[in-house]
Amino acid sequence: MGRGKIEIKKIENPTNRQVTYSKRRNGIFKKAQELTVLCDAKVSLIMFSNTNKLHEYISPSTTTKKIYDQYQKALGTDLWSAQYEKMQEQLRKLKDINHKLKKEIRQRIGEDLNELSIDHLRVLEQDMSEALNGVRGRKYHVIKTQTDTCKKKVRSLEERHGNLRMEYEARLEDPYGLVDNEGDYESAAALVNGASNLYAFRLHQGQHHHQHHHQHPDLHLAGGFGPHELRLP
Amino acid sequence: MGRGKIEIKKIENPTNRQVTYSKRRNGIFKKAQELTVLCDAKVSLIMFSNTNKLHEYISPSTTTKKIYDQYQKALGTDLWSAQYEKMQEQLRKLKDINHKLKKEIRQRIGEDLNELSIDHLRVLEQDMSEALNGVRGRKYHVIKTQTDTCKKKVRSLEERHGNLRMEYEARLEDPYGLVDNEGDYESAAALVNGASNLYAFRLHQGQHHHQHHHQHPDLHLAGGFGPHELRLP
DNA sequence: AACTATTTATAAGA
DNA sequence: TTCTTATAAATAGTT
Repeated sequence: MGRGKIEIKKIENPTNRQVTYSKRRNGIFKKAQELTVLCDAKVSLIMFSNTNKLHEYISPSTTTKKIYDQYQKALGTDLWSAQYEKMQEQLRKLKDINHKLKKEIRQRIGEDLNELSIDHLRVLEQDMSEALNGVRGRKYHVIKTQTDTCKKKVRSLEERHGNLRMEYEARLEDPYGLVDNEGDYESAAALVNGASNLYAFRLHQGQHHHQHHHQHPDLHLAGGFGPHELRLP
Repeated sequence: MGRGKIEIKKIENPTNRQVTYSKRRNGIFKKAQELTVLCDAKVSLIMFSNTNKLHEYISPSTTTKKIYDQYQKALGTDLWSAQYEKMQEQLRKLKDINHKLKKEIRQRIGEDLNELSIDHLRVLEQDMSEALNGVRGRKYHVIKTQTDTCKKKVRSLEERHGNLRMEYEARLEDPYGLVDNEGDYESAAALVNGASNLYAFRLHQGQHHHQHHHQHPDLHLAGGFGPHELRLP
């Protein structure tokens, strides 16, 4: 079919060969496509040119993998397809379970109830009622725990505050203390800031250069703690 | 290329389709073979007919397996492992979803609550509480529907009984009726059973063969019914 | 890539 | 299916 008849043998001229390959490739692809449509067939056509360039036609209704699977099945099954079947089955089961679980949840959130019989509804109501009590119980427990923790912290804060106050008042009556309004104000402010201590207060009062924050040993003996230990988390 | 031009669309006549498939299959195989020879190419041509019959052409210099290996290498993807990975991933996701669904259900039946924060517990409680109301609502609805149905049945039964009784009493005054106490009981029982009719009553009264348990007519007139009719299904 | 003379494929009929 | 044949389609060689 051309200007002249050609013998079917390898075209030695590479350019000619390449051109012919290109033309005939298109021709055969067209034929494959027409066959697919006309005859409702599935065609997989893979070719490599002599330069190992890949060209492929696959019928739109399928995939190369499917064709190959079907090909193997037609010739006799293999390990892969066995594995494949197994996984397919597994997937199917999981999807099924999934569906059932979702349905149960839907019923537990009050949907999809219409298909339930009165007996099922009774069981479900009873079940949910008990579960709700459980949730409430747990909630109260969590609240109680948090409240107790909070109370403990408050108590310890109060205790420390009392101790500090007592100690401070004791110091005010100390004969060695330099008691005046200014000093009084200083120390009180320091206490409130939590940045000062009585030891430092005595040593450095009037100088006011406190680089290090630390507590007086007496305060430790009295069971006090640093400000950060009082902070609620 | 034939006696007439044809449109490229599925041939509906199965015989024609089969014939065309056969012819064109040979044509395309010939083209594949020519391409193989002329251009020194490697061709794999696999097709399945409409009826899933397999036909294959493979260039003599290679095998189908080699072509597929080369195909996979050319695309940089292994058809099997790609598919395998995809399915594995799908399985993993499904299992994960399953796990989460199960967990949600466990929480909704009051288990596994320990890890929930107070906020989550609040939401869950609220949610379950509303859902429980939904279930209760549905339950009451079902009960109401059943009760209504039951009431309707009772009413129609009463009506029917009333009619029968009136008819019966009319018959008692019938000059042709054989009226006595025993007959009275007999006929009422027959009416309740619904198995008798007045004609039969007149013919058979005096014969006492009651196999079935039934209630006295007066109870029916008073609005009573058999115990099984009171039971909710 | 386009053209076209010619070969080849094939649709319809037997 | 296979053969026949008129005709459509493909393509070899050319531009």
